[in-house]
Amino acid sequence: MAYRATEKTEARKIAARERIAGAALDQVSEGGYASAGVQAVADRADVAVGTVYRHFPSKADLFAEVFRRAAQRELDVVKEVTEADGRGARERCAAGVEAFCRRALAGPVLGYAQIAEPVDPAVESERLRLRRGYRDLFVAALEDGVQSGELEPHDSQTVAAALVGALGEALVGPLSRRECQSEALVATLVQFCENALTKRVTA
Amino acid sequence: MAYRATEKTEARKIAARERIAGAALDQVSEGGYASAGVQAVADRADVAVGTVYRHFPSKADLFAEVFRRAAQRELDVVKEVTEADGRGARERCAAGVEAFCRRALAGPVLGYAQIAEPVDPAVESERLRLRRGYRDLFVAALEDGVQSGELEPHDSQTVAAALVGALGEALVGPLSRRECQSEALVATLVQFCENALTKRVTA
DNA sequence: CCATCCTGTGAATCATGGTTCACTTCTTCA
DNA sequence: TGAAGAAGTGAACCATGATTCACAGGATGG
Repeated sequence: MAYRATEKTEARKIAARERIAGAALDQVSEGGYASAGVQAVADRADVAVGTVYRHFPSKADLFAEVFRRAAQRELDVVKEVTEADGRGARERCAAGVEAFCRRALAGPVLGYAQIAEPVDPAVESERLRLRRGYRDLFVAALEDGVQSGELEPHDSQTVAAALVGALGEALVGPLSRRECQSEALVATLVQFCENALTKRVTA
Repeated sequence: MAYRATEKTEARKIAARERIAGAALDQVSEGGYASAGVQAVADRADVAVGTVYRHFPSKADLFAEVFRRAAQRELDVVKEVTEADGRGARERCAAGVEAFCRRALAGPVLGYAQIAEPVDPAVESERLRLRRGYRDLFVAALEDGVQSGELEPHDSQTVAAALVGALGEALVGPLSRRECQSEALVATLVQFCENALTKRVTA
C-alpha cells in the first residue's frame, strides 16, 4: 500500500468541487440556465470538462445541487422573517412576501432563473421543492392565524400556494425586464397578500 | 401552363393541415408536450413525418399554432364571463376565476400543459401571450371597478398578474395529481380573489 | 396522354451538447 | 526512488430528436 488520501488532498478535492459549484452558480447568476453548459462552467472554474465529471455524476446533479443551495439560502431568509413571533399571521405573511420580493429583485437574473426559467427535470424538481418550501412557511403562519382566531378558517394549502404563485407571476415581468427598483411593486404585493387573508369577523 | 391549384385540392390541403394540427392537439391533451414528438403526431394523423413539414415549417411553428388556438378558446370563455356587464368588478373577476379553474380541471392534461409544462421557446412565448391575455381581462375589470368607485385605486397590472399566477400555482398541484373533482378548490380560489380586491372604503 | 406541378413518404442526415476514457500529472509512502 | 492510487485533461463519442430530400403517387389542363 503506497497511497492513502490525506487531509490536504481531501481539502484540495473539496475545494475543487466547491470551485466548480461556485462557477456554476456564478454562471447562472450572470447568464441564466440558458448559458450554463458544462463547457462554460468548466471554463469559468478553470478546469477541463472531464474534471467536472470527477466531482459530479452529471450536469443535472451539478445544477440540482447548485439550485438547492441557492434555494435554501432564500428559504432561510423568508423562514426567518415569517417565524419571528410576537406578531400576527397577516403581518408574518406580509413580512415573508416583502422579503421574497426584495431578494428576487436584488438579484434579478438568479431570481428569474429560480422562479421561471426553463430548466431540466432534475432542477425542476428542486424548484418544486422550493415552491413547496415557501408554501409551507405561509401555511404555518396561516394555521397559526386560524388557531389564534385572527383568521377565518380556510384551505391553507391552497391559499399559501396561491400566494406563492401570485408573487412569482407578478415578479416575472419586472425581473425579465430588469426593473428592479420597484418599491411600489413590493408595496402592491404586500397589500395584495394582506387583503387575501380573511380576518375573522368577530360577531 | 398545365397545373393550377383548384378548389378541391385546396380543400384537401387544408384538411390535411387540420388533421395534423388536430393530431398534435390530441397528443398534447393526452400525453402532454413531453409525448408530442413529430413522429408521434405524424403517426396519430396517419401521415409520414415529412408530410408534417409540408404543412408546417417546423415543429415549433406547429405547436405554437396549436397552443395559440387552444389558448384562444380558453381566453374567449373567460372573456365572455368577465365582460358580462351589469355586475361589479369583483363579481366579474370572481366569475373569470371560476371559469378559468373549471376549464383547467375539466381537461387536466391540457390544462397542465398550457399552464406549466416545459415547452420550447416558441410555445413558451405563446404561453406568455396567454397569460398576458388573462391578465388584461382582469385589468379591464379592475379598472372599471376603480372608475366606478367600487374599488380602491391600485396597480391593476400587478394585481391582475398576481391573480393569474395565484390560479396557476394553486392548480398545478391538483392538476398534476389528476384531482379534478374539487368543488372546494374552486370555492377557495374564488374567495381568495374576492378578498384580494380592496373594496373602496366610503368614508 | 403527357408535361407539370403538388403532396406524400421515410430513411438518412444533422445539430446540439452531455458524457466518456485513454492518457498525463500529481501525491503518498514504503 | 518507484509503485500505486487519485485527480486532471480534452478530443472523441454518443443519444436524442428535429429536419431534409430524392423519389413515388396524384391532380390539372392543354
